[in-house]
Amino acid sequence: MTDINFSEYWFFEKFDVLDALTHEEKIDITKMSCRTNYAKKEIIYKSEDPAKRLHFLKKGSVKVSKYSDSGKEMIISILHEGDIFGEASIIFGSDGKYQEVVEVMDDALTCSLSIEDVNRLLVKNMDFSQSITNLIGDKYKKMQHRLEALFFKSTPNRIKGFIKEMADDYGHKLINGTEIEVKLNLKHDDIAKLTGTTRQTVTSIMSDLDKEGIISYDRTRILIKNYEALSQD
Amino acid sequence: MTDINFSEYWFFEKFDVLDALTHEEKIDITKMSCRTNYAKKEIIYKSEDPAKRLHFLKKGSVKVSKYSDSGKEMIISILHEGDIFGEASIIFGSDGKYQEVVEVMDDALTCSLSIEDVNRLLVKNMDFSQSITNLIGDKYKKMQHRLEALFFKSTPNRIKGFIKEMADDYGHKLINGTEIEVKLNLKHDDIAKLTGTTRQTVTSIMSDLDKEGIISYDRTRILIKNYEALSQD
DNA sequence: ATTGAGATGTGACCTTGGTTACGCTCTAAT
DNA sequence: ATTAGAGCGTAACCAAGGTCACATCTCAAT
Repeated sequence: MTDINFSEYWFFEKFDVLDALTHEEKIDITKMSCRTNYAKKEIIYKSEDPAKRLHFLKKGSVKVSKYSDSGKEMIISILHEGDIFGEASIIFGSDGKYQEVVEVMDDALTCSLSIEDVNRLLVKNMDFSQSITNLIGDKYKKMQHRLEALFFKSTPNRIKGFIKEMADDYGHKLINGTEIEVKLNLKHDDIAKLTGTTRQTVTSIMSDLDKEGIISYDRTRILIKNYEALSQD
Repeated sequence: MTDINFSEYWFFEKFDVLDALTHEEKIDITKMSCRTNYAKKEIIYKSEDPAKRLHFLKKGSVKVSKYSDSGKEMIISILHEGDIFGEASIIFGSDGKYQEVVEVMDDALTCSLSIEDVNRLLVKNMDFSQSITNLIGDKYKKMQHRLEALFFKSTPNRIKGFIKEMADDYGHKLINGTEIEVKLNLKHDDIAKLTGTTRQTVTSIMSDLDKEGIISYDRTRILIKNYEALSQD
């Protein structure tokens, strides 16, 4: 019993979608789930892999990307503790492929559930089903947002918008109250692959923003000195 | 009884997602559904409208778009008989907005179901639920595809790719067996808004493709003379 | 401390494709 | 049949931003 409670705690603390499960279901999936450790740079799955499992990122961070035929990389998202990936397994049916590559950025620990197990839960528990639908809705919304950015905005504005989003999602106010610090382990090259531009352009636009007094930064963090100025005109 | 069968036929013939429903459910939703006629250029809903209904396009065609703050239009998709729209109502929960504008292109007839009714069905019928998940998966996939095109491909290649897709989706082989005809009621401006470029660029690239003998076209149709040449390098 | 690889800074150059501009063509309405 | 307006064709021009090139900086490994 203590054992079960321990496992339960361990698996569920970080994943809101799992809140909808009953006590029994939680015990079940703790048993069914499969834990894996990955080292930096390891590939968790590739585009063509059959999408057979839903993955829960318990620790570390991963990069979800797509590659063009010519090898150019587009980063879809960077995920952290508490994020879920591999939703293709739910969306694209049992014979689908993941359609994306997931690579570990910081040593990661994941749990994963087979799509069969997930489907069993979806059928039994409507609240869980609703949670999963919301999860997919969120991913959908984010992708739409990326598409709009690429369609409507200039390169500098996409970068500004990206920095602003980072501030919103991961930033914390410094003691002085006006500055926001974002610690991100992203190279300029990563930002380029996230915003649809090149490494050089990211560097030069960020240095422009620095000169304008809007941000300052080094390899480990961005300091937003004028949040409002990041709004794109 | 004949009456019910008639209604049933009328509502369901074109929508595969509804195949999963039981006889009783079909009778139910026939009663619950709400039919509407729209004339060309009418707006069915706008971005900020609360997403309260799922729409079934029985006749005509509609254009799903987003607009930037500055008024620039991005066309998400052109829908025809048998297509479904307003899936935001399912995905984004009951307090969500549609996030897109739907405008009638050819006089349209739609049926729509309230999201409450849809949810009732989703809970009761897992096969239907699966169908809806697949529907959302398809929209998701299409959007990913658009994002990739914009991220990876040059403007000419996006247009080539677009024409190829049109050929795949709506084209029919001519008697000679080698040429594919696509009748599309799209202006060059529409194609531009679908592929992320401008009216002039579409015109000039299509005229290039004509000169190269790959396609020929007029205001009403595109004739693909060399399908293979539409593959983007 | 030294070295080497990865990451960033910066500028010159050049291509893509958007912008502006204007003439032509088709179609629908009078 | 005439005309107005929407849609298409084409070309000159120009700016944004990608490409190429190279210098500098940082840090981890020896």
